[in-house]
Amino acid sequence: MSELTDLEGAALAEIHRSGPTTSYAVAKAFANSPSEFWSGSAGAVYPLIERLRSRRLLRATRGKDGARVRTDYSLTASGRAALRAWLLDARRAAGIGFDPLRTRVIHLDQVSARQRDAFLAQVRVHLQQAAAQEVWPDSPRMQAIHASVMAARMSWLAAIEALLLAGQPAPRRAAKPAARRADARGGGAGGAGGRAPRKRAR
Amino acid sequence: MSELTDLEGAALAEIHRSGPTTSYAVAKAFANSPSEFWSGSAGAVYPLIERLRSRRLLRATRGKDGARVRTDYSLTASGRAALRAWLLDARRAAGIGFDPLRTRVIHLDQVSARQRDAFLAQVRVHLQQAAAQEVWPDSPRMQAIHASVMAARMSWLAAIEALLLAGQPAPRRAAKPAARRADARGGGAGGAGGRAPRKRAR
DNA sequence: ATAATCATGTAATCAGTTACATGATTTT
DNA sequence: AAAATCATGTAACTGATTACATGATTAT
Repeated sequence: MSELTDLEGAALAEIHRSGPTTSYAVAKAFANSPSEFWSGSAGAVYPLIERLRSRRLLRATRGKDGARVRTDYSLTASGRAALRAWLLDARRAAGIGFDPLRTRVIHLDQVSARQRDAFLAQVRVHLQQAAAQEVWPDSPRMQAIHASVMAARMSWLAAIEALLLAGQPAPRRAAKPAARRADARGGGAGGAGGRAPRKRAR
Repeated sequence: MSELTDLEGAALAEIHRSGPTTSYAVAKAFANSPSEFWSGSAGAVYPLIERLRSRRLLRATRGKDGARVRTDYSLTASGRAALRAWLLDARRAAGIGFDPLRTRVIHLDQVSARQRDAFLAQVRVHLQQAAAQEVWPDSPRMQAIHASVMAARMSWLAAIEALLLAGQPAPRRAAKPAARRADARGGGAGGAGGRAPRKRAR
C-alpha cells in the first residue's frame, strides 16, 4: 500500500501505455529515454517488475514464442489505481528533483567569470544538440514534450546568464555605460539587485 | 582519480564556499536545500566526507570547542582541481537529471483531460508557493537563482499546458470562446503541431 | 529543567549500478 | 557464419535511506 517510487510509477506507466509487455521492453524504454538518470539495466528492472507483481499491481502471463519463453505484464485494477495516484501526485511533481545544471550553477561563483562564461556557452551547445535530437521518432507527442523541456532549459540558461552578469564586479577597463536595462524577462528572477562584493574564486 | 559523483561535487563546493567546516554543517546545507533529492542524512554525508578525505581531496583538522570535538575540512589542491573539473563539466551539466514533473507529464495522456488539468493546476500552485519561499535568506544570489529556477518551471508548465491542449480531441459541448490569449512566454515550445488522435485512457 | 541544536558516528536496509551468463531468434 | 537483438535472470558492489546512539552546548 505504500507509495510508489518514481521508477516504479514510471514503469507502471510504461506498461500501461504499451499493453502487455515484457520486462525487457520496459528496460529498453528506460535505456532509450533521453534522461540519463535511469540506466534501464536488467539488474534494476527485473527485480522491480517482480516487486510490483508480488504487490499485485501487475499481473503476469507466461507465454511462449516458439521455443522462447516470455512473461508479459499488465496492470491489475490496483495497479491502475496506484499508477493514477503516483501520476497525479502534484506535490511530488512540483519538487525540484535532481538537476545537474542547477547544482552547478549554484556554485558558479567559485570560478572566474571567464571560466563561467565558457562553461555556460558549452552547456548551451549541448542543450541545442539535445533539443534537436529525435528521441521518440514514433511518438510525436513525447517528442514535442522533449523539445519543450529542452527549450525551457535553454531559456532558463539565458535567464541565468543575465542574472550572473548583473551580479558581476563590474568589468575593469573602459566601462561603457553598461545599459542597466529593466530586465524584460517573463519569469522575473525576484529580488537580488546586483550588490554584494563577489569572492574571486580561483 | 575517477570522476566525482554529483553529491561529492556538491559537497566539495559547499566546503569550498564556507571555509573549513564540519560534516555536520555540510549535511545541514543539503538538508536545508530546496531540492528534496538529497536528504542530507548523517548516514550519507559522514562516509562521503571520509571518502573524499581518504582520496586526499579534503584535509581534516581536528579541533576542540570546549569539551566538544569537531573535525573541520577544507579542500586540498587536488580537491580544488577536482571541484573545478566537476563544476565545469558541461556535458554532465546539460543532462536532464531527474525531473518528477517531466516523468509524469510524459504519461499524462493516460488520464482524462479533467484529471490532467486539475493536476497541472495543482502543480502550478505548489510551484508558486515554492517560488515565494525564502530558502536562502542569507544569500541573495542563491535565492535569486532559486527564484529563476521556479520561474522557469512555471513557464515550462504553461508551455506544456498549451501543448497538451493543442493535442486534444476538441471539447464536446457549448464551447464558450475560451479566451485563447496570446501566450507571452519567452521559451517557445518548439514544433509539434497538434494533430494525432488521442487515446482516451482509463 | 527542558528542549533544541551542534557534532559524530554506526547498523540495517534498500534500490540502484555494472558485469556476467545463457540461450533463442533475426539481421547482415 | 557472425553479429545484433530478444529475453530472462543473477552476483558483487556501491551509495543512498531511515533510524538509532551518544554526548556537549545553547536557548527557552
